[in-house]
Amino acid sequence: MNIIPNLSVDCVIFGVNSENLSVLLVERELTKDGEVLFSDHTLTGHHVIEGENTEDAAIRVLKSITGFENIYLEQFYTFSDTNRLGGKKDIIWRENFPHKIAEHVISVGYYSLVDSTAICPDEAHKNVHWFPIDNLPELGFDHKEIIEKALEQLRIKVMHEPVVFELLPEKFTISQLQKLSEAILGTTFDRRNFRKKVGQMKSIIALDEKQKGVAHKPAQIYIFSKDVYERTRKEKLIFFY
Amino acid sequence: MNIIPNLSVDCVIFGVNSENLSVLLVERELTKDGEVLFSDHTLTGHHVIEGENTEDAAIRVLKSITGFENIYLEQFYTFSDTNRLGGKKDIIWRENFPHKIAEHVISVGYYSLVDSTAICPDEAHKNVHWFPIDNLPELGFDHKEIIEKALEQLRIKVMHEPVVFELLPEKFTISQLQKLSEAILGTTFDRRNFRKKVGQMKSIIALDEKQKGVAHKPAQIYIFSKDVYERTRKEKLIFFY
DNA sequence: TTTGTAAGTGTTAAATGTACACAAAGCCAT
DNA sequence: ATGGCTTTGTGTACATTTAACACTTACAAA
Repeated sequence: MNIIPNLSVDCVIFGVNSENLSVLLVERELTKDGEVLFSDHTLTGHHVIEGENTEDAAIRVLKSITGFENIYLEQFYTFSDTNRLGGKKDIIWRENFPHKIAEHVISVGYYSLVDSTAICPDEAHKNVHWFPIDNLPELGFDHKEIIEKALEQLRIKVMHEPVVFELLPEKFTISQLQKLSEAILGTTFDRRNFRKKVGQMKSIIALDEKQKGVAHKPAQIYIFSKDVYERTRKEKLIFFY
Repeated sequence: MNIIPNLSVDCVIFGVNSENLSVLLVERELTKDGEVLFSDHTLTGHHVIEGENTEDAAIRVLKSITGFENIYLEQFYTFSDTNRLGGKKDIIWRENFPHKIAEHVISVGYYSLVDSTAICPDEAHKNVHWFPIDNLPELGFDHKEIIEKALEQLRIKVMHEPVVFELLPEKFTISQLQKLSEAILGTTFDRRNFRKKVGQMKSIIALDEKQKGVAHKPAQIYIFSKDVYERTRKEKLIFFY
């Protein structure tokens, strides 16, 4: 169970709810003689272990933070600058925590999508918190760059592949689908036009079922059929303009 | 100048001309006592050198094969399966050429685009040849998978970023633009509609100049202005439907 | 019964996509 | 110089898609 000294993964864990898109970050603090030398935030990451591929490493990291194992995960870029751990702060950090890591560590970036309401980073991880994507704190290492790249790739992916459904419950309403899409893409859609387009997608199927116990007109329930989606030769996700 | 034993780059060198899209591959042959044990083809790749990032490694590989240094280059995926060098043939290969490489090598994939008519892989590299993308020979290691991923990513990229112009001469005709696009994307476009759309793009500018010495009506010359393209907040590449 | 809240529904005008055919300009061969 | 060959350049009509927009309905809670 030795780590590979020059190879790590960094996970950009995107949390989505019906209002916004956020990222899970770890607070990193360096104290000396009780005094806080500095603090900032970093992504969750870890070195790859011998005999493990990078995807398994990412799954391992995700599980250790969230407790879940079946999280939507996508590799998006590999960061290999020779001085990517070389910020002023980071040098101090590395001097205090030398571990067994190499000078030049390359990191394979993965992003994942989770329902941010389903994950309460508390118990084991007191210093782990959600930060809205448009209001990030100061970030360590090259993690700002990594998050930006991840977001860019996530949005491209979401527009072309049915990844929103990874995040929705099996049975959902069109409003849920719309709000989630809006949160991820950072846009808004016209409600009526959105529904019209969803109605044209064969892979989004209305059930004979309605919402219950809501204080307004109950919404129709839908499911997404991956089967139909694939049989239709991956129909265009027309509800994104 | 030591290599990093567990880290390599593989370059998918796409060659384009006005007719087709092809890939540059190296023939790999294992002989024993004058007898050919097997032969197949692989991508061009190399281990990363200490003090070098993966992009520099890819540039180095490209230069060693093509002689050029300023080639359009894009990282697209990192391959890290623990048994990615583990095909039957590859095990035999590794037994015969153990070098100093690790058991588990991860490889960062880059693709590049070159004018296949400008590069004649002959002199130094007798066993390097172009293969049309839809008629590839048998491939070693996991290089089939790598090429497929590269092609997928290339096509997505080409549709959204002005990479075709990396390949065109500074002054080009609309036909050239169209044929190149068609070759890369593997589709065809209606000639008139294509021209109509190009005409709408502010970043594609007609010069006061015509083709000369051609055995037909000479075509108007155009240039692509990256400046205008960026000032227009990256106008949509509307000539791809 | 009233109030608040989100769901559900259609039309129109503008823009864009798609399909399609003939004349013009130059070179070459005769 | 003429005719043949090749590629350029051009416009219209129809179909489809986008974009903007407001009122009624169903339910729960007060």
